[in-house]
Amino acid sequence: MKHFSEISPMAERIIDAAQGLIQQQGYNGFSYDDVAKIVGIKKPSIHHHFAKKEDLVCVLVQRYTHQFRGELLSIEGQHASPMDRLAAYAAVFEQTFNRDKRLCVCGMLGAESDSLPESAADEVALFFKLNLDWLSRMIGDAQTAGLIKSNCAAESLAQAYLSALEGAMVLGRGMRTVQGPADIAQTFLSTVSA
Amino acid sequence: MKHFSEISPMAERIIDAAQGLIQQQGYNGFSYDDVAKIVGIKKPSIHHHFAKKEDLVCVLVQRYTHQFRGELLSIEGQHASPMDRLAAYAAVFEQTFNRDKRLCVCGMLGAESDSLPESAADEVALFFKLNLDWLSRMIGDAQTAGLIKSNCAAESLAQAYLSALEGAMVLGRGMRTVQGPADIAQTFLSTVSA
DNA sequence: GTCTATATCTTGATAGAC
DNA sequence: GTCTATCAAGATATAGAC
Repeated sequence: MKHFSEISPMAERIIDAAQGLIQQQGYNGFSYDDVAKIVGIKKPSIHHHFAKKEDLVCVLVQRYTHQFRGELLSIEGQHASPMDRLAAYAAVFEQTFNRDKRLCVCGMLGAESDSLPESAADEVALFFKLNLDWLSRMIGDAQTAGLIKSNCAAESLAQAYLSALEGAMVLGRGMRTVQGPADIAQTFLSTVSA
Repeated sequence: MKHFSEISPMAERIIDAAQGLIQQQGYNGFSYDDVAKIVGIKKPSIHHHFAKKEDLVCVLVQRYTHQFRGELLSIEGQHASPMDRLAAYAAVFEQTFNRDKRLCVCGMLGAESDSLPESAADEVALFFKLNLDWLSRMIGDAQTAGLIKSNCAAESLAQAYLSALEGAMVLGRGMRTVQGPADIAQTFLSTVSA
């Protein structure tokens, strides 16, 4: 299977389309024909770029995780304070959600994990680990700086924070009018502040 | 469409099977044939009890919400302290999750909301509203009693709490080894404690 | 790289016998 | 209430022409 860094422009467009569909309908809710209609080529042409649905989703999640790595790096470059970084992190989710209430790709796929090809489920797990590690580091820094209370382990707070963000998107989607992830993040951060 | 309170034993078994399938695979991930194999009758017999998939899911969510209403009542009967009630609430999610990492029915369906029949999506929204209302009341009580900090609105904390619980199940499913909703709840409750 | 055509399977759903 | 038989539509996927 190809690596996402060496794929053609058309393959890129296919992943773009598939990603939007996954965020709105899930893995079991979209078909190659849906993708074909969006990018404007026929179904078998999609298969030429990604032989199996499993391949498409794997590369898609790899690219998504890679983009997230970039976001995290960008946040560290733009904000010095761990609290600002944690708020900026939530803003990434908010941006996704504000686009037609799209879910986090891995939030959706994580829920569907049991009906995912194993290779795809592995990629999803990697995404979560990457994010939890980064959040733990930021929260640890904040605790060291006395900005966040130290009565809970950084890892536990990281899990609670990411869970709340992913869950906020599910609630926001499932209800009509509800606050997005950014608002839930603000609530969370103000409760853990020292 | 029938009300869940007036359905036959076989219809009950069908809903049981469908609920497990939804919690593990989602709405788009299970078929009438899957249900048929579990309950031991043929696919058209399922249609006899629930003409359309939409009917089945609607009644299923109605029953689920009703059962939850019962849980809430039971919690209020068994615990006097709002903090104990909030912890007991999380235990309900933990119990669900501990059974093969099953998701909350409405957590899964909320994520899939866009590809749900509208009537089913409405029922899911009702479930969330019921839970947020109850949680807001409990958290409000806790704030009045001085057990929870009052720097955030009870409604905001309720949303954060429910989001964290739903998200914890998604993370727990998507990763291999992660804490369940009860652990995330403990973290949350200890951060908001006054 | 894209297409038409096709294979094969599964899906939700119906008709009608028992 | 349950069954067999069947349908039309949609799914993933492949073969082979252009």
